[in-house]
Amino acid sequence: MAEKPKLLSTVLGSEQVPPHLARGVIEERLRSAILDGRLPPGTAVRQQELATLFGVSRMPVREALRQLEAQSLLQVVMHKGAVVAPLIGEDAVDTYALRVLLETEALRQSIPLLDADDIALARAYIRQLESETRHAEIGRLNRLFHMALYSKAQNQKLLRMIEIELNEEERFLRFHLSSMGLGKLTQDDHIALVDAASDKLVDEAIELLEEHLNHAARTIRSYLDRQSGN
Amino acid sequence: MAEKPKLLSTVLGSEQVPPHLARGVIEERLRSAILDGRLPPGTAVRQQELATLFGVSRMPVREALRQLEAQSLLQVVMHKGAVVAPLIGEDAVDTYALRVLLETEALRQSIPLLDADDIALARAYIRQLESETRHAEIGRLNRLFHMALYSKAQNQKLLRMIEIELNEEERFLRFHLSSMGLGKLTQDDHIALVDAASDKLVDEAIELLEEHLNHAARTIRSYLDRQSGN
DNA sequence: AACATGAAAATTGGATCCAATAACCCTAGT
DNA sequence: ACTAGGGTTATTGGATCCAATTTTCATGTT
Repeated sequence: MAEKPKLLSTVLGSEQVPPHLARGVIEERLRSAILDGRLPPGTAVRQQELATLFGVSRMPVREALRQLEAQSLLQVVMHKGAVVAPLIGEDAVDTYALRVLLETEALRQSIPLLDADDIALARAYIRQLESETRHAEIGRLNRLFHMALYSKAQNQKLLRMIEIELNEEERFLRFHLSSMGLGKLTQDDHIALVDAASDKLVDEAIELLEEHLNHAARTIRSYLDRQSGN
Repeated sequence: MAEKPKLLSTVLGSEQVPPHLARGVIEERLRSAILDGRLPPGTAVRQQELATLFGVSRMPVREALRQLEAQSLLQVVMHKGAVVAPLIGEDAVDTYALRVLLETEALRQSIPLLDADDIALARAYIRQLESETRHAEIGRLNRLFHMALYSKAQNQKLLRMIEIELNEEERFLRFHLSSMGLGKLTQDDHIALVDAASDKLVDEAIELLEEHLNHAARTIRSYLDRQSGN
């Protein structure tokens, strides 16, 4: 497959930033570029390249890379460089099992407190998903839809954890949506889910969500098996 | 209250480490010192102090501090320094609610797979807890006991998450055990728990664990309320 | 005596320089 | 022609130096 080695300046801006803000800015730019897929897994990130791009020394770049490594978005190897971390792989099954646990609980807490605005917002995301074809946007809308349903959960720590996992999934979908059949399929699940939430049918909604996530897990699983099998 | 500003060299070793290992060593030393409480929350950590202590420049120290900040063990403020992060506080309720969710699931997965050795190990920890008076050791044994019961859970990601939370609790107990009555209390819970696990009574064990954690949450909660109230 | 103002010291962050190491290429030998 | 070896180059990590900012302390004024 022909991987075109696109320049970093095309995927990140190239504005000159004041030095004392450099670390934060660079970190944020890189993070979002990695999360939304503009920097695919495996991409090598050079310190000097980023430094000249933002018009600073390598120092703030180093720090930013270390921060991202700590969040396991990058893997830094001595004298070799930083590469964008691989996507969900071996632990896909664990990840989705965990998500079922976390997200059903969030749903349980949230549904009774959801108001008409929340439901309307969720339905709006579904509507946008209907006509959306860009993968990055589909991933984003999917995340926003789910978070809209969980948004009223009381446990903030739980919500933060869920958001991390949804970001992971978004990143994964960004790359593999096309190659794995999935597409319209989930829309029915989404509609049923928001309907149940709207009617405050907690148990039914939980059951739907569980089914929805297990289905996704199975799809990804068989997709990954098929890939490594070939 | 009289806080004696003990020297860093007393809580960390003072061996000279080869420069190319400095970052990792320093990070590890600091992490364990923070986790097991030798560095109490609020302690200010100076870059130069660590640097001279280990006989290296400030560079590897900086990086180590950043790593620890990313794990939220430190809070670094511009031109002011790094202070050891505060313990469980506002989010204690969220934390324990989350732990109930995570740990009951781990227990559900683990119990059917526990063998005689696992049970024996758990009982050994209980026995050591009987005669132990040092808080740090009590916290450690408590963590090891719980992990022993969860150890056979299939979901590795779940286990990693639980271990993080248990480390947090260990750190908290290290400081507040004495001032909050708690002590022998949990031993009965522990014994009942391991008995249920030994008899493969999953639902009963889960119920016991839930009660155990909720009790701990209530204790900590009232302790914190009492503290801030005064 | 108390407070405000200012200067000095302490401390962190960035820039530049040097060392160590790994990747790469080119050449020579089979 | 292909492989092995060595040397050059690229790249990261640490050390040192400088800039920016905050804190602290002292001094003067009210």
